[in-house]
Amino acid sequence: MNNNDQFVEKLRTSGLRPTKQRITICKLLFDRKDTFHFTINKLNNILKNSFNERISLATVYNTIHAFKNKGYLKEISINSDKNYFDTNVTNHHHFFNESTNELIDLHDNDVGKIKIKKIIPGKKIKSVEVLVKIANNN
Amino acid sequence: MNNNDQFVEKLRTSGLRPTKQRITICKLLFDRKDTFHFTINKLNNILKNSFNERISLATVYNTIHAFKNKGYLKEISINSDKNYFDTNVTNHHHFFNESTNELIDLHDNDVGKIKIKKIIPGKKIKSVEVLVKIANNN
DNA sequence: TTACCTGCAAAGAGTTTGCAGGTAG
DNA sequence: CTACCTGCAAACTCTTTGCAGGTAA
Repeated sequence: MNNNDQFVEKLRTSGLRPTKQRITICKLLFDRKDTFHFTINKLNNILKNSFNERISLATVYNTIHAFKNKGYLKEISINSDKNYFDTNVTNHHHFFNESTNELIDLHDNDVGKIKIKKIIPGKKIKSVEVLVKIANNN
Repeated sequence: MNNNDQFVEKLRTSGLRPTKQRITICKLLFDRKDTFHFTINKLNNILKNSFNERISLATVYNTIHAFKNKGYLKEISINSDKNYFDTNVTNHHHFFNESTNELIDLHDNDVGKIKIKKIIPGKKIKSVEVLVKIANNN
């Protein structure tokens, strides 16, 4: 299959063996147009429900961390009990919908330029990210 | 003591009994000029080391959550394994020093106005917060 | 054949809870 | 006296780890 080959290649070039489990997770995460936001728990549920193949939770954790270390995923912290991953690995901003616990990407042109006027001597800025919390009107 | 009376009053008016433990924690958190950023673990260590009185970890958790629910503390998520609390409960921005794992408040005039140009129908914006990650030059 | 990977179960870390005894009002 | 609070230990959740068997190259 064309797509599988793509993922086999992707894994191989980054030094990860293209196992069945990793290819399955690749397809789920990267074979889509839009960016995908997920928690490990959500991902594990999708894997359990949507595929015949069962992947152990330990392998899901291992794979997600391997992908994160290779730069295929970005980790996002919203609150203490929700640790999200994002298939969009660029620096970008987010809406967090407090009513549904869902993340939505904000693109650069959705947010005006952010000016940080304070400088800490001896430190440099690594990233500037905005989190906009939203909720239902009522 | 004048300060203690202040905290007794503060606790009482919010429906919390002014126990010895709560007053001790109040003094540690709120009897200072600058805002204070802490994790439960850090707070517990300070309590263990700096006071003769021992407060059980469960009580520290209970108290911090009670204070948060009463609006005396704000919770801030930086990454999966660091859950911070902040004595500055207003909406504001932060530096996070990745070299030392420390938070620094950014005041409104330290950050230019942030314009969110995207609207999600039926949702309203609850907060807009910027996290600026910094690290040592090298 | 060798190094790497998976899956299980156990271990860890951080947090919460049930309950008995203690304290504020 | 009553409701609330504390401290302990156990329980829980999420994540990581050790190890035996399996798979890729």
